[in-house]
This record gives sequence, C-alpha cells and structure tokens, in this order.
Amino acid sequence: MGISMKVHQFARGFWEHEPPSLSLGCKRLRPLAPKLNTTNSDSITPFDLKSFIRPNSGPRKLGSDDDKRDSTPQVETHPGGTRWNPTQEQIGILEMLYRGGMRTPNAQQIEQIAAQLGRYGKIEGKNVFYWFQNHKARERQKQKRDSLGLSHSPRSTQAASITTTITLDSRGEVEREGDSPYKRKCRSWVLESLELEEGREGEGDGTLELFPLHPEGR
Amino acid sequence: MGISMKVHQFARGFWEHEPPSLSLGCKRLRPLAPKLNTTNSDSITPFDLKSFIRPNSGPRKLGSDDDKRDSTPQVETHPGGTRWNPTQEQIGILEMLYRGGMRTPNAQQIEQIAAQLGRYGKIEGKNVFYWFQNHKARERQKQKRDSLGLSHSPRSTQAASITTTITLDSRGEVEREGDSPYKRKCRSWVLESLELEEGREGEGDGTLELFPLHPEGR
DNA sequence: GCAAATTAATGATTTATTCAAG
DNA sequence: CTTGAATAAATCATTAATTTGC
Repeated sequence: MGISMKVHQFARGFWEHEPPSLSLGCKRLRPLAPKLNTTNSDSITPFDLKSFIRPNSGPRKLGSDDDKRDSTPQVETHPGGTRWNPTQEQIGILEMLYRGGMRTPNAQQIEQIAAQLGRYGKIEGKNVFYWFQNHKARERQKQKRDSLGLSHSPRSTQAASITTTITLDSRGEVEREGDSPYKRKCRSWVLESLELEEGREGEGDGTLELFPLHPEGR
Repeated sequence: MGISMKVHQFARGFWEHEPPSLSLGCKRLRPLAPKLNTTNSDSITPFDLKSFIRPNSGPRKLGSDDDKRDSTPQVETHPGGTRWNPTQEQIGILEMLYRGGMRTPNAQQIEQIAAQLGRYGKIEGKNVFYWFQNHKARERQKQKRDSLGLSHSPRSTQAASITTTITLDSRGEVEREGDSPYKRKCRSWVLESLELEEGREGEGDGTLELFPLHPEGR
C-alpha cells in the first residue's frame, strides 16, 4: 500500500519529536486505552496500519509505561479519577446561570466560571463547556418530549420573569429558546485543555509516526 | 440598552445564606447524592460572582453600533484576523496526513501539526482541528454522492483497488477490532483558541455580564 | 444488610448541519 | 462554489442510584 509514508519523507523533520506518551494525551488515565501505535517501528511500511488497528501484538492496553494499576482491577480510585463529577454547589451554580439565560458561554466566561467553580471541587473549563452543551441539548429534548406527550400546558414558569430581566442585557437578541431563526454567533472553541507542553520535542529523529489512527467509527 | 443583568443579583441571597441543598436538591435529580466526602458543604464560600465580573467597561456592546467586533466576544473577528487561509504547503501536508490515515488528531498532535504548519503561515490549533473535521465530513459526503451516482455506471474498477488500499488506512472502515473493547481514546478538547484577553481581567470588580446573550438557539 | 447486577443520568466525543468569508 | 468555523444532534462510556439475591 503505497499510501502511508513516513512523515519525514514529506516533511523533513517535521515532527521530530516523540510520539509516545500517549497517556499524556489522556490526562486522566482512563482505564483502557487501546491503541498506541508506539509499537511500530516495524520497519518498512512506515505507518504500518496494523499497529493501529488493533495492535494485537500487545493486548497491553495502555502501552504507556505507566503501570500504576493494572493488576489491581479496582475501581479507579484516587487521582484524577475519570470524568468530572460535579458537586451540588457546582451544579447549582451552573443551573442558576442556565436559568439566567446563559447557554453558550464564550471562552472567557467559561474560564471564569470554571475558576469559581473550582472552589468547590476540581473542574476544568471543558467541563463547563460540556455541561452547557449537554444541559441545553437535554432540556431541549425534554421539552420536545413533553410537548408531544402533554398538550401544551400553560407554562407560567416564573422563569419568565427572570427571562425578562435578562432579555435586557444585550442587544435585544436573547433568543428565547427556540424562536430565533438560527443565528449563529461565532464563538471560538476548540482547543486543548490539557497543557500540552510544546516545549519538548526537538530531538526526535523524524521517524515518528504521526498516524495514530483511531478507528473511532461508530 | 443593555444592561445585562449581573449575576450577583441572582447570587445574592441565593448562595449567600442559602444551603444549596434546598433549591439545588430539587433541580437536578442526580439520583440521590451520596458523595460529599468533601464535607465542605458547610464551608462553601459564597461563590462571589463578582470576582468573575470584570470591570466591564464594556457596556460598549450595547449602545454604540460602532463595535460589533472588537472586544466583544460576539462575532469572532479577532484582532485583525479573518479566517485562516491555508497555504498550499499547509494543505498539502494536511492532506498527506489525512491520506495517511489521520482523521481525528488529538490535542497533542494538533499542536504539533499546527506548530509545523506555522512555518508556512499563520495558523492555530483550531484550524487544524477544523480542517480535519471538515475534510473528513466532506470526503464522506463526496463518497456517498459518488457511490450513488456511480452505481449506474460501475465501470471504474480502479476505484476498487484504490479502495482496497485505502481501506487499510483511511476511510471509515478501518476499525476491524472485533473483540477489542475499544474504548474511546481520550481526547481532550474544548478550549479557547482566541486568546482570552488575560490582559484586563485582573481588576475584577466590575461587572462582567455573565449573560451575554447568545442567540444561537435554533 | 451488603455486594453484584441493573438501570438511570449525564459527562465526553463524534458526526451532521448550518452559516458565512472569499 | 468552496471551505473555514461553529453549533446542535447523536452516540458512546462511565459512574451514581437502585434493585436483586443471598
């Protein structure tokens, strides 16, 4: 298969750094972390997909050197844990903000919210981001379900008053949950939360495989 | 017009003297809540949103039409930036990587790719991220269209061979791991790309509007 | 009463759509 | 029209809560 090629073939010294330490990619070591093509170095075929594709050579999950647990199939335990587990306070605040009208906070706001929520427990900006995304989506679903299941019952909801208040806040745009003709605001997201230190690298030699591949498929 | 309500207005009385358990408890039905090993529930600091609030000198967004872009987190428009305009080299490399099998690079990889591509022109990590997202999606569409359109005249055999080859590395078929539990790789995303102006921010006392409005709904 | 098995929620990712710059 | 950017919908995966069998 001619396709793959070593990166350096194209770009000389492009990614001269190391590939390993994937575990790093996952801050929280999630138990299972399949892939890890590190085993490559196979030789000829640069890129060797086999290594990606289910590296059967080593059922060794998590090739990373990190061997903290492994033999103890215990519940994750301690550090870092896995996913964010919000405290009541955090949730309360987030809901307050949500009810207040916040739906898609921008980066700056997320930063601040996270910073504040951090007082109640570990949290990162992305958690806040995801929370809003999920909450918004799920409220929407719920509402849809309810509207179907129940005839439109007059929703007096005091939320209305709040809404009103908030409505004032910016250029009268506040969409009221579903009537806005989809106006998009540009919000830039996407980025890393884990601190990738770009510092390192530099010495690699250039054979690094940059193709980790991830059969995410579905 | 603007005004924008201040969070603390809500917060007042909400958090200052109220045990979160009350209103919070009812809201989010996290099925019961045992946790709380932290036990700090009593010591909760009142979340002082004021700290978030930045000296918004910027009620600017509202009244004057003069600025829609600059400091407001509204439409992106970074300072002097429009959108990323990839150079030939950048695209060439990205495509190479794509063909090589890369579909969803993780944060670390993105950083590195961006760093390298930066040699050919301005670029940010998010551009790389988006590029892969879009390219992947569009290749998929194209393929779908073609498969339909070509069904009539299946004369291209070479497509088959290519497919075979490619099947190994890119296209969505890659995952073959029948037995591998395949856990999702941990990809951490979400973060700011635009530089949140860490600049000002510090004086925090003003009142950042936490409810910026975001008409994005649909 | 407790711990494995089940179920309900919900955090985290990926995919599909949509918008708009050029 | 092409495609960078962004959001929403759909999924996946993991943990909390509940149920069940002893």
